[in-house]
Amino acid sequence: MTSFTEENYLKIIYKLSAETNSEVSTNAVAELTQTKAASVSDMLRKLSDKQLVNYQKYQGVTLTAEGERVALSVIRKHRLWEVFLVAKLGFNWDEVHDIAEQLEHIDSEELVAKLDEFLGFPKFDPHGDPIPDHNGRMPVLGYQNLSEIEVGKNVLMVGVSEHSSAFLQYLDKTGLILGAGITILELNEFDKSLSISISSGNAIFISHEVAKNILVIEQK
Amino acid sequence: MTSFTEENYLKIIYKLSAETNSEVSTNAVAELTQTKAASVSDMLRKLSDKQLVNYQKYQGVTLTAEGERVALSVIRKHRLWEVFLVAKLGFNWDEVHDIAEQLEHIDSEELVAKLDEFLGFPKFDPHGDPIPDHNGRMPVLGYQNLSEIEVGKNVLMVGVSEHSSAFLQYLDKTGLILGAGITILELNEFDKSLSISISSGNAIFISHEVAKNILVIEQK
DNA sequence: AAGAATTTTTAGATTAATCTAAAAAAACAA
DNA sequence: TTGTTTTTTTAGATTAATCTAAAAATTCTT
Repeated sequence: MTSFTEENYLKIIYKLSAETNSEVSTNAVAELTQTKAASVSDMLRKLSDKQLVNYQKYQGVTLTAEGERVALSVIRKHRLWEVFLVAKLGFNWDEVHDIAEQLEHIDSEELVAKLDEFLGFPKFDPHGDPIPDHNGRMPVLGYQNLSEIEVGKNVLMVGVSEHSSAFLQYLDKTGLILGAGITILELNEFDKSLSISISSGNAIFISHEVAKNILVIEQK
Repeated sequence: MTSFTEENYLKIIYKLSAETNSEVSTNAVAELTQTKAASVSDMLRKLSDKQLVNYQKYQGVTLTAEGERVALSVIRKHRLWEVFLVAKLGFNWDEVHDIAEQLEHIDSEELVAKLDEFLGFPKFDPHGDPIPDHNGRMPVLGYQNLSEIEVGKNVLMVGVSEHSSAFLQYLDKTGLILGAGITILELNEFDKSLSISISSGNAIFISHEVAKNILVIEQK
């Protein structure tokens, strides 16, 4: 059995691993779990004893196959519940993260299967993140950050990589919603900020920080 | 803030209080929480410090107004989630208890309000139990146990007071479902078992133990 | 490659929830 | 009403998850 707390560690190690494609540091985990490095060291030893992570002192941590299975199950539940909250209960996409953080730990395979069916087997959550299937398979998608796109290109906004309420509300306000077409008008060299036009009409100005957290695919 | 564990104690004290209309004993709580009396003593002192229960050593325990508010909120959530599981996800009534035990601790007032609306503001859960309103008001219903009804009377089955899967599956098998009309045909004096006929057609024989856990209202 | 800085681990506490065993209080019974 | 039984509480441990402070290992810098 994995506890609520253990599941959170596994989920965070999964996400950090996916970003860096290598071992995850104790400090990186401490930052995301909102705990101290000392607490993380203790937990890593424990998860290692349970064969959920590969861990050698001072060498960072990776998930074992079983650890990854648990992490993907938690992520699948989180994203399915987010779809439920937005599509069925009418929440906005900036309101669902904290509730899904709780719901992701509900333990019932039957429930997940029936929820998935009820939602029509969705492939993406309200932030554009792919939902792992029931075998824990996560589709690999060729998303790029808006910050990496060249001037003049047309792209389609398909996701965000930051889920804070503040960021999502900012996007709503500026008209940057999933499905929007974006054209890069101009790049300011000194701070990498961008002028862009959005398919809905307006041309706006966004910082590099914002552009880094918008996921897009190129339009031919 | 009340923990998962504290909420479970409050819920159980509420249920025992409602049954007996008086102070609840340490042992009674220990039985339902599946813990030892010593653990209950510790927790009662703690809940008392938090002003959630009235507790004097050796004198039993009752809920304070605030304790009752928390208990009713947990019960409201439990019953709303049960409606969701049966009405929306297609679970049978004997499968939802354990899942609802987990979902009842999800903490979000917005979520409860939106779920309630999504479900069409239901007044009863799938077992016929009334759902407290958002102010924590629980309707008082004139339910009787089937075991208290006189021979010859016609009644309507409106609830059950035992939610175990085994009991509910037995009811399904015998055709005893909510909304069924029941007529008492005969009472066996020595073991209080009953012969009844069910509106759906068949006449069956049930034990006193079963009759005690079926809630009915008299039909004029 | 040696010293400084950073990161990570260990040692030793703390808090919440639980337990067993023993003591204390209350209830029952003759 | 006094002794016995039952119930409840206290005392002292245990486990999970966390912390601070200090020690150890690694990495950076010149």
